[in-house]
Amino acid sequence: MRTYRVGMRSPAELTEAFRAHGLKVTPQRQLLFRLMHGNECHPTAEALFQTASEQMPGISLRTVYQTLNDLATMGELRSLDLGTGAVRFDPNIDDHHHVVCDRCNEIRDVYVSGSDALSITGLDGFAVSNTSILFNGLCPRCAADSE
Amino acid sequence: MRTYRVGMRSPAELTEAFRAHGLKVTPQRQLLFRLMHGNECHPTAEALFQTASEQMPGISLRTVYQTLNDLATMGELRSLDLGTGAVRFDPNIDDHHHVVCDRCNEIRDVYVSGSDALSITGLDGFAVSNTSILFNGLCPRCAADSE
DNA sequence: TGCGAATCTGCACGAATTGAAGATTGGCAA
DNA sequence: TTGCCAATCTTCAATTCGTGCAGATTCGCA
Repeated sequence: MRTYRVGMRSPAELTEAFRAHGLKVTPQRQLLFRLMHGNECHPTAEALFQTASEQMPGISLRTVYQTLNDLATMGELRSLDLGTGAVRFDPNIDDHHHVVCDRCNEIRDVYVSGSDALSITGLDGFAVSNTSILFNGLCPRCAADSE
Repeated sequence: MRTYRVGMRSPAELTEAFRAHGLKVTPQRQLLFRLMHGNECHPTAEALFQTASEQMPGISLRTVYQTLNDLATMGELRSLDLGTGAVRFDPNIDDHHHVVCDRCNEIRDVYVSGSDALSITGLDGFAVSNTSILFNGLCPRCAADSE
């Protein structure tokens, strides 16, 4: 069985959404819409900048950060701090978690259910709005390499 | 049978341990042993540097980082990236997790049991060595303030 | 088509952390 | 107790990640 995924909206839908909010739709933004749509690599802003630069030489890193942050603020994608140094961006906005390879930093989405059955102490008085579970270890390839 | 430790060892024990490993015991290190022992504030290196400077003017931030990293490598304390900008250090090396206040960055230890009953998909092939659960929200004080 | 606000680029800056080099010192050996 | 030397400390520069700012550019409505 495969889990249904809720992802960032399509470039066309985002174009509409931006215009509807009075935001302009620039070639830079459209490119980033396309690069992030369905992207499962959990790229950093820097990585996206590299890719974007191939298709649009001259695009600035600043614009990549700006656009990604805007999309995150709008709830179209999630920004993740997985302890790999730089923030990563995930168009999968479904409720899920992550596993990170400590050697090569590969990241995969992880789905966890049954967390409501956890017994938790120490949250006294805190109003918890978000819970994130991070798995660390070695990806299949790195695990094989280190044998 | 194995003895379970829930905290970093005492300054005296660490002094012995360092000497036993051929490491020198300097006044700077002893001060940091003391400042971290039983410390439940989850301080950053910078915060410890401030406190340490009061008792030992002239101690360098570099030494604070160095010593904390050494202790973490030795397993005497844990370094935590909780998404607050700077790494935090926790002398509690028991198996536990954390809750962070998104407003004031207060951090508390959280104990979670029953995680073996979780149903997890997506870890295919990964050799997971660590699982961390991070709760975000508002601490009691900040929650009250924002009413 | 033109205008004005939004956006983009380029650069400087700030925070966190580490690297490197020279000065200092802990701790063993004599 | 003294002296040596590797380990450690301090200082300072460099790096990485991200944001603030200012001036040039451009989207999109009138």
